[in-house]
Amino acid sequence: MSTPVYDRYRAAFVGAIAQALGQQPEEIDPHVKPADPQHGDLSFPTFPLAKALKKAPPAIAADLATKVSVPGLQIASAGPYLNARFLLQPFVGEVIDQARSEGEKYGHSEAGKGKTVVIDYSSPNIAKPIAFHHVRSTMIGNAIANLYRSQGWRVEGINYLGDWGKQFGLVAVGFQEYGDPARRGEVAHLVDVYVKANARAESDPEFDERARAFFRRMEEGDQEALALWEEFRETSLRDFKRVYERLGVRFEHYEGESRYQGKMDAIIDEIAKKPGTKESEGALIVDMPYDENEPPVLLKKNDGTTLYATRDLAAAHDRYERFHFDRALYVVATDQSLHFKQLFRTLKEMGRPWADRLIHVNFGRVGGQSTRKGKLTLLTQVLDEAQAVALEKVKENIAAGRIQTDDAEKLADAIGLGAIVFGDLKNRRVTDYDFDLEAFLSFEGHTGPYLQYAHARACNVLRRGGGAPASYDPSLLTLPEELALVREIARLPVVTREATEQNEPSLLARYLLDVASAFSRWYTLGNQERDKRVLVEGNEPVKHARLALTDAVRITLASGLTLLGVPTPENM
RNA sequence: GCGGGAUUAGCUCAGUUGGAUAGAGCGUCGGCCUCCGGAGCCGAAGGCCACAGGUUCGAAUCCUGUAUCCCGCGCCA
Repeated sequence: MSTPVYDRYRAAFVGAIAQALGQQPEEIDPHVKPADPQHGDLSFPTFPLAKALKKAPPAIAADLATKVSVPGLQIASAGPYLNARFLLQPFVGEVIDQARSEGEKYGHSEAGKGKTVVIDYSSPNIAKPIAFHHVRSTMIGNAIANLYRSQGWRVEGINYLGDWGKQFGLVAVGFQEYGDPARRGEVAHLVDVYVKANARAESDPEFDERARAFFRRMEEGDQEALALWEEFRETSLRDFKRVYERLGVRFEHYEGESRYQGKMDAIIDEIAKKPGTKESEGALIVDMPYDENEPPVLLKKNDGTTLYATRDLAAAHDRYERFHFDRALYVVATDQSLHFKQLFRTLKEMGRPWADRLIHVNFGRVGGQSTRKGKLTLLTQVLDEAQAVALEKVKENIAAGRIQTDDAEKLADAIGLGAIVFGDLKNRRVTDYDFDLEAFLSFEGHTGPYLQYAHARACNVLRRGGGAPASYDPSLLTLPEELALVREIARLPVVTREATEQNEPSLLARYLLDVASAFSRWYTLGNQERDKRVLVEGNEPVKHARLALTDAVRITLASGLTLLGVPTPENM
C-alpha cells in the first residue's frame, strides 16, 4: 500500500510552508485544514503568525503565496488564508489509479503492523433477555475490529459471554417454578423464565435466597448445578451463533466469565495486600482513597461469591498474559462508565503498567424498548421485517427486468441487514437513540440501502460498459462533478485511519454518504444531458475515462461498506 | 445530594478537535423518467447553535455559572 495521494500533497504543502517560514513541519501541520471547496482543498490560516511576524494576516498570506510552490498544487492567498487546490493533472489520475490498483484493500494501511489490539464486544449475558445494546456492541465492535485489521493490527476479538453469576441461579430456581421441561432447549423459554424469576425475586426474599444459593453451589463446583448451567449456556450460545452468522460477525474467541471460575484467588490475594482492601458489611471491598463520594469496588459478596468486577480484573490480567496487547477495547454501553473507570484504576493501583492501554469504547443507550416487562423487539424480528420490505422492491425490480438474481430472499436479506447495520453506525457512538422500527425500515434518503444502491449502479454501468478499461486518459475528466467525486475518493485512506484512531465507525459511515452523494449527482447528470453519461455514445476515450472513475467509486464504496459490515450486492 | 453525558432547522442528527456565509436526511412545498436503474437527482422554505457571562484576532466548539433531560452511584451484569 502506497502513501495516500491526499497525504502526499498535504505533506508537501506543509513542508513548503514550513520552509518559507523557517519553521519545522510539525509546527505547521496542525494548522493546515481542509478548505472550503470554493477556495480549494487545503487551507492554512495565517492568524497565529500575525503577532510573531508583526504583520497583518492578509499580508502574510499574500507573501506566502509568492514563496510557497508545490508541483501539482495551485496555491493562492485569499484574505488571511493561504489555500491550495489539487491541480487536475496529475491528481485525478493518481487517485483513480491508486484506488484501482489497491482494489478491495483501498483504504487499508500498515500503520498498525506488529501491534495487537484486544476487542471485547457483543458479550451478551446468557439466560437473560438479549437487550438491544448487545446488538449495538456487536455492530460497533465488528466495525472497529474490521477497521483495526485494515490498518494492519493483529486483532483478537473476544465475545466475552456473561455466563457466570447470580442470573443462573434465577433461571435454575425459576425453572422449577415456571419452566416447561419440554421447552428447556428454547432460548425464548429461558428468557421468559428469567423475566418471571427476576420479578419474583424482587418481592420474595426467600426465592431470591434460593437463587443465590444455587449460584453459590456453582462457585463451589457442585456437579449437578454445573451440569444445568452447561445446558443453559449451550442453548443460548447456539441461538446467538445463528444471529452472528446472519450478521456476518465473527470472533477470534468465544469465552466467558466462567473461564475465571476458581482462578480469582490469586488476584484477590494480591489486591488484599493493598491498603484500602477490607471487609465491610460482610463483603470484601477495595476502598482506596480515590475520589470522594465514589463507591468502593466489590470483590466478594457477604456470602463469599464473586462479582463481575472481580472477574473483569482476572480477565484483564489473563488477556495481557495471553496477548501482550498494545490496546484493549471494551465495547460496552456508557451505563458502565463507572465500572470501567474503577476497573482500570484498580489495575493501575495494582502496578499493571498496561492499565493505560485499556479503553472503554462506550456507546449510548437504545431507548424505546421496555426491557423490564420483557417486551423486547428481537433483532431477528427486525431483520425479518427489513428483509420483507426489501423483498417487495427486489421482486418489483426483477419483474421490471432491472436485475437478475437466483436468490431474491438472500438479496433482500443483505439489503435489510445493510439498513440496520448502517442505521446503527451512522451516528456517533455516544449518541443515545430510541429504537424506531419505521426509521430502520425506511430505505430512502441517507440509509444503508442508499449506499448499496449507489454501489450496485456503479457495478451495473461497468457491466454495461464492458468492464473497467485497462487504460484511459484522466485528462478527459473535466466536469466539476467528476472532480468533486475524485476528491471524495481520495479521502478514504484518511478517513479509515481517523475512524480507527478514534474507535468511531460513524466517521467512515458519514464519509461513504458523501461519496455516494457525489456519485449520484454526477451519474444523474446523464438523465438530462446525454453527453454527460458514463456510457457516452460516439466518444470512446471519454467513456473509458468515466468507466475508470466509476470503477474507483465502486472500489471505494465496496471497501468502506465491507469495513462497516454492510453487504455490497452487485445489483439490487 | 454526588459523578458522568447531552442540549444545533418542525423531527433525527453532522459539524474536520478554535477558523471563511453553521450543514445533511426525514417531513413540507415545487421541479426532473420515449433518458446508462427514480431505493435516484435538482430547487425552495426552515437557525438567538438552551440561557448568561468570560478567554481569544476569531467560539456551535474552550472556561465559569444557570436551566432542562438522560445515565450511574455496595453485595446484578
